[in-house]
Amino acid sequence: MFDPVTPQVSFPALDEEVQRLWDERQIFEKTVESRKGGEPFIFYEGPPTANGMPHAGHVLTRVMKDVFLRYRSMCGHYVPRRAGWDTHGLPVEVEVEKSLGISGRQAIEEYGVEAFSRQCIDSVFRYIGEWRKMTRRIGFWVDLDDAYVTFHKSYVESVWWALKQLFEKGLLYQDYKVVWWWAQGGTALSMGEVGQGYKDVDDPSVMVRFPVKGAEGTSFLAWTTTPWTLPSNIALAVKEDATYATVKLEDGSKVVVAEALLGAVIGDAEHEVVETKPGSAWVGTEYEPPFRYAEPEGGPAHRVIAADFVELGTGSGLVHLAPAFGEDDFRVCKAAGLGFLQLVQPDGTFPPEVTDFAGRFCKEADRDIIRNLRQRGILFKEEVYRHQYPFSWRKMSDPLIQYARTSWFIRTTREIHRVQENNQHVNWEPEHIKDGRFGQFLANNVDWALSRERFWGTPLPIWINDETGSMEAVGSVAEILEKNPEAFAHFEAAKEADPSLQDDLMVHKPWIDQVTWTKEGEPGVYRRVPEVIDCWFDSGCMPFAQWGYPHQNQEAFEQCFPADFITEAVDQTRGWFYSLMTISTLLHEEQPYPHPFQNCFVMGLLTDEKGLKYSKSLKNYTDPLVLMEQTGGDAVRWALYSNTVPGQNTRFFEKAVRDAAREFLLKIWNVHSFFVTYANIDEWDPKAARPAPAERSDMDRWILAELDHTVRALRGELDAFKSHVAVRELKSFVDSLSNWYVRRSRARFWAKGDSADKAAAFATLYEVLVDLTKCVAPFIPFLAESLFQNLVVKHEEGAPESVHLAGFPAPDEARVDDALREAMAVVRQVVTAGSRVRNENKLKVRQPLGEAIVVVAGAEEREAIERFADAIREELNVEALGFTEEPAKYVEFQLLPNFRVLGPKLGKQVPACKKALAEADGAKLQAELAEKGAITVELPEGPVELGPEEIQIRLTAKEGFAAADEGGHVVVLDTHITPELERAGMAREAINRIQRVRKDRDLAFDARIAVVWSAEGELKAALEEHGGKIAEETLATRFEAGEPEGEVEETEVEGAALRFSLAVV
RNA sequence: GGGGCACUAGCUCAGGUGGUUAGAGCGCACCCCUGAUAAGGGUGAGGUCGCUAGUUCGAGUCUAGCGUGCCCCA
Repeated sequence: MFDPVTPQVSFPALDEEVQRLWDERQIFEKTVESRKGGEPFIFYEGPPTANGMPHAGHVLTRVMKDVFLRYRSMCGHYVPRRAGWDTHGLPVEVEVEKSLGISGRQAIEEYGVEAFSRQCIDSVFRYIGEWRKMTRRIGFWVDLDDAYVTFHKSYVESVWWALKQLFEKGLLYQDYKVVWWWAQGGTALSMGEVGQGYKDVDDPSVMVRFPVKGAEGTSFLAWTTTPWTLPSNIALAVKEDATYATVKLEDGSKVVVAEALLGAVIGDAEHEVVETKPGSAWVGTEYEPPFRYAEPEGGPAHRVIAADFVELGTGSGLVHLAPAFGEDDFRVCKAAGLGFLQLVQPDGTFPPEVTDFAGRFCKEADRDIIRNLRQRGILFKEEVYRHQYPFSWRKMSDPLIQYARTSWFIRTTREIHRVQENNQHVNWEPEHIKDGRFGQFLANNVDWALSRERFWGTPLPIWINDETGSMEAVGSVAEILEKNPEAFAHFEAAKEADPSLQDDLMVHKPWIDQVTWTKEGEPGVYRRVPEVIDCWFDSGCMPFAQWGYPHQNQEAFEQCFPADFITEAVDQTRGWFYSLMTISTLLHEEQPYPHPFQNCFVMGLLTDEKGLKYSKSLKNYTDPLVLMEQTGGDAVRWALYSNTVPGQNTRFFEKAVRDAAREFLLKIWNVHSFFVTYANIDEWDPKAARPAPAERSDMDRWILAELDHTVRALRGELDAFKSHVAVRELKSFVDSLSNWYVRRSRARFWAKGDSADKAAAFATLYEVLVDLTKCVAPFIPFLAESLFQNLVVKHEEGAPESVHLAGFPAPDEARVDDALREAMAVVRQVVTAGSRVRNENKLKVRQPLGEAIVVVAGAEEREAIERFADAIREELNVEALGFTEEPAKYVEFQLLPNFRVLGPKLGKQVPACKKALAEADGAKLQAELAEKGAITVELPEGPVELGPEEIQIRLTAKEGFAAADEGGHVVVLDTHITPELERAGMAREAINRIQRVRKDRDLAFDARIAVVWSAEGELKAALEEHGGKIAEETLATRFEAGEPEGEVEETEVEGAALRFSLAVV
């Protein structure tokens, strides 16, 4: 016996039950352990940060990982799965700052860096409970208990090792980088933070005379909106291909300005254009800067260069450049090999050497600087303009400034060609990522700005001798101890005082900053640089750092490198995908490409109903846990699989989850429920001998052939990481099973006795359900488990104790029957056409008709259709199924070229051929083709002989018949209703009325009844004639004419009164 | 400003390598079934495949330009 199954299933409750089973029997662990001998399938988990609540996007990444891992596991692969947590970075610090109500470097230092670091550790696990719950609830099997954590000492040491490699290869260097700087807070802000702080302000816009050297009385008119950067001027930029005019003004002085802006700059004032020349002609010209408080370092200065960003919309066409205070400025000045001058201190004030404005906050000095320029007569024009300018989101009165800071860089540009080569070997899904988004990103590579002037991150392991300036990089704590055994004495002491101080913190700020050493025979002390590193570098080190490699677990690393498979959303192209591949390429030079991952499945982003990205602040998503509680984990999973396409954004909302349950889960459940109901009634035993497939009916062999086809397709798609196509195969199969096989086979299951046909039906449906269960297990693991327990585990000794320990179904040659599949497809088309004829002619299915005539184009089709004549007759409720000898009576034959075949053969003659076929007598040609196997058509360039493969015949129903066509077949219905048919129809109506009462009275579906009825005329005749049939259909042991007694049902059939009584016997 | 991706039915989305009647689900309308039944099924209406050129015997599919949206980067 199978456990009884109610059609009213609660999927959330089912999930719970299955989860309990998995826990009790440690199924996940067993799915990994039991395949240890198998070929490994290596997966890397991209570590999330658990400092926020997970949303549906996170659920998507988890279920996508899961489906491929479960699938590979069922295919016999050894699939270890280690979780990971990303724990460093600015977002973590910002969260902590918010919760502490502090902000800025100074505030953190006052709060205490150690305490701050501890807060960060708490913060990154604040929502770990929710993450674990979500992970478990959605059925993502991953080892959370053995997760790697990026702040752990062993992890940090691995990252150090990597950095040391890069340092020794000469790939780590220091340079300036212009950042958005919050001077009062003493920190750089990320783009995300800068974006939060824009507001409209009025700023000065000035034009200043820069006297041209060697041309007395001539000045460049340069434009700037940041007068405070003028003391740090290095160059003026012109647009190379623009025309510049030298203009003589009323006072006799001459100025150089872009010709296109002449009107805007000079206005109506009297002037005379002395000469014009292109910007390129001015390049290299030297000038006198407005201020000369200090001399630039590192190169020449005060000359004209060309720059691509100079525009002729506003200003003068000459732009003042101060590389210390502008990213573009820095880039072009560096490219031109010019020097550098930074006359603003990190706190935003002018240094002492800027004597006129020393100590003043730079932006506030703008007005005084302008006054100074005016007094000296070099201010040409002053305006005020309103624009958006960023302020600190923490303190909206503090304006940010662009400010060059020294940073550490990885010279990725030197090795990027190798990364590009590596990329070419990766299998991306979707493929366009390779040369599109990712490839383009690599092509535009700039050196990786690695360092961050922050607190909570992997410390940059570079120590500099404070006297000699020599540098050393270290790759582990042990290396440090070799240099100075006492290096961590301060940490040990602190730990003694406070045992809660975890060892992981010894490699973090503030402790690591106290680590120093000296070297024999060398003056000075080695002190660490203050920076920590970009947390993307951390996660990119994960292939080896998760093992603490190379300091430990060398074997584990080697076995798990490279990964066969990773998957994250498209936003990781510039994040994790880049850091993984770049670091791996730089470090593992000997590795064959691709590494460290071979297949990368890139998901699109999930958006809300309006197409907007999920965001915490908009709250535009339902908590995924709520969805799962409502409809179940499998419904959420299936909704995600069936609605998302690799690389493509998807609007995702609650409705998709409900639809998933209804469209797919419930269909499977209903088939299961149907099977169990009748198997139990019949006491059908899965252990009993089953008929060989050859002895089963066509219907049985058809669904087995469909199953096999589905299995093959599924394997192919899943092997190629095409989950969205695999989903289609499954949907289509489940539809075939539920809407055709089961529907057409129902009567076989409730047939009396022990017929061979019934045995075949049970055997087939059972086998199909068992294999289907395995096929869907990677997608909807809970439901699959529940079915598998009931269908298999309960009955089969030695069966795997979980569907997830079973093997994924393999192709089965014995089940293959493509001819049968094609035949059934035609049969279903015939039924569709016939149904349409009934619908169009308002012939309800209850009214039997005499005959359906099928018109087919070939003999094979006729054979295919005849094979399932019974099914078609039942579906269409006709007494006979016929084929006409005079097709031309009912249909038009339209002959068309088979374009795919004839296109290459005929080329330009295709349209002529089409025309010739269309104009010819289709019926005649068709007959000729059937008879001779070929026809000849006359084309302008001569006659052409066409074989059957080169022609497609299209049948359409002629007007005036009850007929319809579908897929090239035409079905004609004989609509003449004889008195006999009318009576048969009445009998069907009577059955309908009685069944309705059975249902109204809620009778058990196998209850036997006695019916006494009363009617007159044709109806009476019909009931008498078909009494036996009616009794059979309604499970009536008595069906008699007479006077109804007791509760009398009064109804009508085709206008005639029908009264009957119904009693359970 | 640069790059990427998309634009197909009222809605959400599929549509290798070009092949002439463009599909599904939901929704809607009509109908059926009543022994999977607070389920199930059938049929239908609904589409200038964003726009404009081009390549081709043939373009939703290839090319170019344009428009709109989203993402990433400046």
